[in-house]
Amino acid sequence: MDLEQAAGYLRARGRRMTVQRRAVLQALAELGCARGVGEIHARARRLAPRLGLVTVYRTLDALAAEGVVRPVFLGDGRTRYESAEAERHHHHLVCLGCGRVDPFEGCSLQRLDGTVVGKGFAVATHRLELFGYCRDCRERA
Amino acid sequence: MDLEQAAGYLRARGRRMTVQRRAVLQALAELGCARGVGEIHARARRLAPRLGLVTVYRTLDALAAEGVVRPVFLGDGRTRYESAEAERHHHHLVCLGCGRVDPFEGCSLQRLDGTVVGKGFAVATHRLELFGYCRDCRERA
DNA sequence: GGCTTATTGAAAGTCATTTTCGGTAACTGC
DNA sequence: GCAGTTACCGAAAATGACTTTCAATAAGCC
Repeated sequence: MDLEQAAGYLRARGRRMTVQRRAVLQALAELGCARGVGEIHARARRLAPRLGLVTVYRTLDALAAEGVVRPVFLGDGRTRYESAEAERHHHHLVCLGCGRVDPFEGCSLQRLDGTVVGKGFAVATHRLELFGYCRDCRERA
Repeated sequence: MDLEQAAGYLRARGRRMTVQRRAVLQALAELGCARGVGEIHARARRLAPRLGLVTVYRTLDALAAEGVVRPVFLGDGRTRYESAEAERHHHHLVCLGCGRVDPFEGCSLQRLDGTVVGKGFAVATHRLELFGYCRDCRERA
């Protein structure tokens, strides 16, 4: 999703496209998947040096509400975000050695979304993360 | 896993079985899957009224390290726990309407654990949660 | 029963995230 | 273009889950 498209999504709901939001979107596009708020803030500051951390939080929240970005939870108490982009449905490979996060696209669970499982539970979406060790960490051991 | 078994796990590592830990384990056994620390604390206090919240945190942490309990992360910034019990491998159905959490046992991803996927990533374990609406919430709508 | 030391409870401290509030700048209507 | 409305911004303070500190206590070992 490019900036103009994102701006359209926002304006359609009475929201505004500001230099700060542009900077955050640009940072997300450059950084790749599942990045922490601090990292996004640091990167976005290249484009908007006075950008405050609070604004990054608010911006990511607003963009997530519009479906422009997606939050990722890995269980360490920090929320990461990634562009909701044209990218395909994917999950994450989380290295327990170095903390690195890479996308993983072989998900066989999409077929569950939209179906009813168990005792009448209608699945809307799912979250899956794979934990293990990346090649580098294994070679290093 | 019963109390004696859990006590054995602890003693084998130089740890001790205290009334507080007994209370926490009992609370977990009574409560079912994926319960918050506050809820566990409240329940355990029935058996040990002076039990402090801090001790519950520490106890759950220690028991998780011994594999007696398992942490569950649902992305709301709170850690839940459940007994690691003889229970089978399962995941969770999280209702977006009422917040209720139920176990879900139809997981086809166990075959991934222990294999190598993508660019040399060795999968150790995985985490999966399904989000949607339970029967009650759907009937209510 | 006495000893060693893991464990406990209360208070204080972290850290990610949210709220508050006075000031600023996008969009709207002219 | 220009003014007005109000969404948005930044900084400081607040929140909430969780952790650390430290003196007192009690498991497990003899």
